[in-house]
Amino acid sequence: MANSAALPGRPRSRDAAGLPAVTPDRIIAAALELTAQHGLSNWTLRQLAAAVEAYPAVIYHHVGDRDAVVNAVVDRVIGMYPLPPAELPWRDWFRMLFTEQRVVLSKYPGVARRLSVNGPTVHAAATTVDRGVRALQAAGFGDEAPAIYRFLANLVCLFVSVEDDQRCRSDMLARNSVTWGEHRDDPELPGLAAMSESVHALGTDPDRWENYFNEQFDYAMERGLDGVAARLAAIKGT
Amino acid sequence: MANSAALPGRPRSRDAAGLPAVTPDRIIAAALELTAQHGLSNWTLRQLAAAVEAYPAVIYHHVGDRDAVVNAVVDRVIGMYPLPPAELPWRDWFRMLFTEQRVVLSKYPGVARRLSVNGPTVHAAATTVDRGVRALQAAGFGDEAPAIYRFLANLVCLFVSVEDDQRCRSDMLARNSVTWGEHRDDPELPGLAAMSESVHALGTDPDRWENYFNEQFDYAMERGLDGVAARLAAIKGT
DNA sequence: ACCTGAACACCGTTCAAGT
DNA sequence: ACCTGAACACCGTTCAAGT
Repeated sequence: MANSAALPGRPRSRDAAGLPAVTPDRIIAAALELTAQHGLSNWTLRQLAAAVEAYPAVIYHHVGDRDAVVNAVVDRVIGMYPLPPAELPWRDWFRMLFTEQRVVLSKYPGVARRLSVNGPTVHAAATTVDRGVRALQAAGFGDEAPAIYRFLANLVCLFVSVEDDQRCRSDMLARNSVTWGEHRDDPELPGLAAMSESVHALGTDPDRWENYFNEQFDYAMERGLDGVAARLAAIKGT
Repeated sequence: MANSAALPGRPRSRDAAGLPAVTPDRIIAAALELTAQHGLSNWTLRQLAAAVEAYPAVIYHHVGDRDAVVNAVVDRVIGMYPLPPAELPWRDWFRMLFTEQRVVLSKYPGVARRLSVNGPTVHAAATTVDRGVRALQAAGFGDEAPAIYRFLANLVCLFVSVEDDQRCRSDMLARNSVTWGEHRDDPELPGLAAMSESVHALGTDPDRWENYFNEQFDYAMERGLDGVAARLAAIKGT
């Protein structure tokens, strides 16, 4: 460019500085990366602006306020998990979907929480919802299929979101499990002592700790599916 | 007081202005009230200070930083729900506990979330945990009693916390349900259309909406208890 | 010991002005 | 249209100084 030599220290435009133009896509990609590293609610708009080497106002110009950026991130994450094959029995179909969802959501802490509160955008969730509800309809859930779907999807988002929070605040949890572990031999409160023993065993073994998340999730998922299966039997019975 | 007439506009000390002394108790009570009105994370330390007619620094002096105030609020809320009678069968005992918990937690939005992330203080939760674990032990859950207790308590906190969030953002939800309702007759995606129809019916009827929370909670609680009961049968079988 | 009043380093958001 | 640079009204937190 003709004016490339005009200013030594601070060029006044992006291309004068050799920087690529800022696009909505680049902004959202950067936000996704920040979310993967720090969690959805642990980065600031100013950090995001710095990540794309721009001013905060540029974010507003291309995407909108913080909420708009967050929504875009959530939509992009939702688009990441694959659809299980339609031939699967309903229970296997959902087990597979939820297992995949957990893997993806765990990479972007905070997205599960946002999903469980706001729900997904129609556009982003359409095909998954459609397939899921149809699987339930085909299984015989009838008019209850949408409600059942919401219950199951909710359960998954909830359990992933506590995982997020607990991983994020693992220091807090470690401190907490120490306090809990101090009551292991209280003869007055045998129930509390048992809890204390259990938490202590969990807190001192990192392997069991990691496995605890997996077990808790699988347990919740299977119990949820059990409950839904029981409901299906009741529907078919009447 | 002797110096009551010293300054007309701005008295320099609290008793000169006829104000009661600030105590930790009064601060936490005010924080509890703010939490009931706006939710645990929707009031600021400056608002709290204003509520007790003091400077922000006074909060620090008597209680500590925001986290300390929040912890105190959570502990106070935990102390509010009564213990079900010990004679009840385990399932009835927990059903009663959880129903009471939901009533109390719903009055203080945000506390359930905090609980599901950080867990309760040992001191605040000791007696409830003790009784609950003992009820499970008596029912025959053996060493698994603490884990089962955590699963059930977690489930309750999670479902109450989404209720909190969804009530808080009801405007957002209303907007959302409108968008969802727009796909009621999409021939390409019959599953999505069914979901759309279901959400639309829910969003346009406030009675069904309120009842949706109740149903969702009861459903989750009963399915959770079902799952735990099945686990008990398995333990007894081996 | 208790409170005042101002300051600090942040945050999301807005806006006139430049190119 | 895109970007700059500064400003606005907030936030939690800290601190010297007063009584």
